[in-house]
Amino acid sequence: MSLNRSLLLAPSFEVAPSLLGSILTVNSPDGAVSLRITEVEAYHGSADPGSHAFRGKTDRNAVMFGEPGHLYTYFTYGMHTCANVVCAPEGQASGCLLRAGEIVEGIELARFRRQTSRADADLAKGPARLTVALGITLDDGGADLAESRISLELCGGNTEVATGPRTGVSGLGGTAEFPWRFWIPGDRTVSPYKAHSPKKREPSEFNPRR
DNA sequence: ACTCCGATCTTCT
DNA sequence: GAAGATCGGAGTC
Repeated sequence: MSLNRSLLLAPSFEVAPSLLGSILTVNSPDGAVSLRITEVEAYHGSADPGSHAFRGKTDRNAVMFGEPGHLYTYFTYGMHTCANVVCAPEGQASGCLLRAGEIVEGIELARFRRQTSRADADLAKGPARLTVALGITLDDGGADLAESRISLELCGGNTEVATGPRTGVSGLGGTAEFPWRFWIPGDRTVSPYKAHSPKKREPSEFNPRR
């Protein structure tokens, strides 16, 4: 079964609920790992201050402007890779960040890749953990989910859905103005919500740290 | 359970 | 030059 791309033609914040419960499978020489998606965040268009595309098209975010059903990957914090499913018609920068899920196949391989996880529920709890558990790397950027080693099987949106502000996003983009975090309520693989916290503290006499 | 903090480097200003 | 769609360890409660 291959991906029906037309189901992704809407803006990411409309597609997001139907991604919950869907199955993402990544094949590799070591075996396949499948994930039941339990948490995503939508980023959409040039008016979204939380999006990498807010300031227009660049080399990094170009994939998000392209055909829906491809994978947008990016590297952040000096060590982490995150992945988005590209949504909306070509020309519109729209994507759903894969934030968390439950491993439903290949759990031994996922455990091997995520040595620091104590519980299975933590294997893909968080966007960077998810890519490690599945074996997704930066090189998978641009991959077509209809015909590559990575495939997406849409479930049809039968699950319960909760929404709220996006995790870790700075400024207006992280507020209730953009309630574009979507998760399956009560699922133990969903990551905890964190508001954005600035890296450096306010300079003060008692806090000489810059 | 929750808070603080260092690691590490690409990307854009 | 600084911030960042994060993680895990150490410390505290």
